[in-house]
Amino acid sequence: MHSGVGTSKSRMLYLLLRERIDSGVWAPGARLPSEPVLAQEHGISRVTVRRALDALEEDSLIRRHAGAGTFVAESGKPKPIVADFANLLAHIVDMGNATSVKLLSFSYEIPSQDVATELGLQPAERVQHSVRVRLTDGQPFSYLVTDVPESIGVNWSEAELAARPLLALLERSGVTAERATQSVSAVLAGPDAAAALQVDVGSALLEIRRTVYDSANRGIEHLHALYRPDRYIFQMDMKRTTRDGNRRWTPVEHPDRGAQRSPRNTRPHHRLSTPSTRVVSHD
Amino acid sequence: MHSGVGTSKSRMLYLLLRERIDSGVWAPGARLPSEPVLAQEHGISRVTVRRALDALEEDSLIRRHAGAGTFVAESGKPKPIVADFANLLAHIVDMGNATSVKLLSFSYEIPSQDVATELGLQPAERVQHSVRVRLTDGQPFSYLVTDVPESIGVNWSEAELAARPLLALLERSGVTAERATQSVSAVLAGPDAAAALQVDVGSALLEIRRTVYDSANRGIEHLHALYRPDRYIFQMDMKRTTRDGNRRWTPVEHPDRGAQRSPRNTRPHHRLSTPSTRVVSHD
DNA sequence: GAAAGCTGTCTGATAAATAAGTCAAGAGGC
DNA sequence: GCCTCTTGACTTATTTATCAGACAGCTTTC
Repeated sequence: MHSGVGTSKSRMLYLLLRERIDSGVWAPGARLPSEPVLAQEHGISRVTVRRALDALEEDSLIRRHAGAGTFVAESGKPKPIVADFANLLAHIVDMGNATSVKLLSFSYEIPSQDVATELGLQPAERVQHSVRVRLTDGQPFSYLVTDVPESIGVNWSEAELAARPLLALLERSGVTAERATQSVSAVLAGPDAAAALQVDVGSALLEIRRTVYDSANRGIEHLHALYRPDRYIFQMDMKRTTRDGNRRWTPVEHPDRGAQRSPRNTRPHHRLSTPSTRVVSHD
Repeated sequence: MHSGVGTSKSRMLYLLLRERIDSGVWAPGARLPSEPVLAQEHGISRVTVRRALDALEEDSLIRRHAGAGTFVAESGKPKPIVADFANLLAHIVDMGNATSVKLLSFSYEIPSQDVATELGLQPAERVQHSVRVRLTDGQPFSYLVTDVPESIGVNWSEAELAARPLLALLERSGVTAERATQSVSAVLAGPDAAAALQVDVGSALLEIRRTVYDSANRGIEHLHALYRPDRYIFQMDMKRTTRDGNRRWTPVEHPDRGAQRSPRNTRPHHRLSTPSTRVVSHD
């Protein structure tokens, strides 16, 4: 699991420098090594270095001044939304930020074998398959692919799916979500997700796969979600507790629960007191 | 946030096809479109298509038979470890799998500004900075960068850090981890992490940033961890509960708690009954 | 003001990726 | 057997990435 038609040198340097910048190794305002130095350090030519820097500049991660040097941009980047993981079915802010949904695809079809197994469907049973993008202030941040058994999905229309959260539609249809299991991973953006999320193909995306079951333990929804990590971050707070004699960690909810904007870039750990916000349950 | 010195066409196709394979769109055993068809579909030449297929074949994701066609490999890939997110400080199996640690770096230095802020350090206060790789059966799956305030870190040696979990060393030193806050994201592998985890630069990695605080609310550890998503997956089970009048989701622990091997590839949702396993707390 | 170092912008040469096409050999349907 | 479609292995041309320089203009330092 490690080939993959190699990445170009300029892109590799771009990735390396970007990591150093937004991981805080190079603080905002700091000066980068000069182009000749970078070239020599990595054994590449200056033209290639400049290609990488061009890309960083286009991302407004750096600022270049002829004669002076290249510097890490002061902030520029908008802060990502922080969603509490404990509340899990991720909550979105509406702290003045309008979140909207765009429905990209809607159809009834035979699910992939994995989804069928996950939902516990009959061999030829079909699902309502939909692809949606969620945006905040017009900026896409999540790419949601959902599969719902046809028998349940028929209870709402295409338009309703675009307007209301899926969970609300489910409950309105008489089924009650009782438990869910989900896994978190990371994937590279494919062409469709990249286009929908307005990122490059090959960008890193946070991936969540979730299956929701009703009280009769039947699968009622399967979600495959991809999130832009620069706009959306999952967070959990844990407390050390003692149970059954041994100490362990248990998740706690935020004091100011629900989602919020992070104070610092990709490191939204310390909390700032926020007035209570209205949260809505989404996928 | 969407430039980045573009990815080559062959790599783009490689990523696209790989996504379709391990997302289950193309089931194992299924036949891929022929090389000429793929070339025309994506508007690229057949040579380029073959480059992508070469890479997939090297990953043993596909099998090619001259005259017959190209097929999705039956399984090949080892299953990833599944770690329960609710138990959070991730637990590792020892279901016959030996997990070991390799210490790559160990030093005392001035932390990055982000880490200093996170830990609440004095301006010039130093930290014990370490980089470790965790392996199971000799296969690396996590890349751990930890920072501990120097005053605490002096309580153990380099050798001890390589041998025992950091949390155990912390508690032995008299400090008690009381609460932690962590965020989950996704990043592209940089050169160092890529080398340590034996993946390509530019692969997708699951990223966790965690700060642990003691009972006096002082930061005692900062962790920056990168996980190979093909070998390690985080999982959470949720239950719908009613509290304060409204229904919400709360995390539950697994019936057979602790980590385990997943039955199916990257979709480890349905559980298989496992005999109780011994788990150790790690970073 | 002079010097040193930096970015910006060129040049010309080389290496790699890609395109377009040909031909051979295996597999499967008829 | 025969036809068709497939992968495998070539060739040649074009485009793109990369290299190794050179030079001008700007900024900072001394």
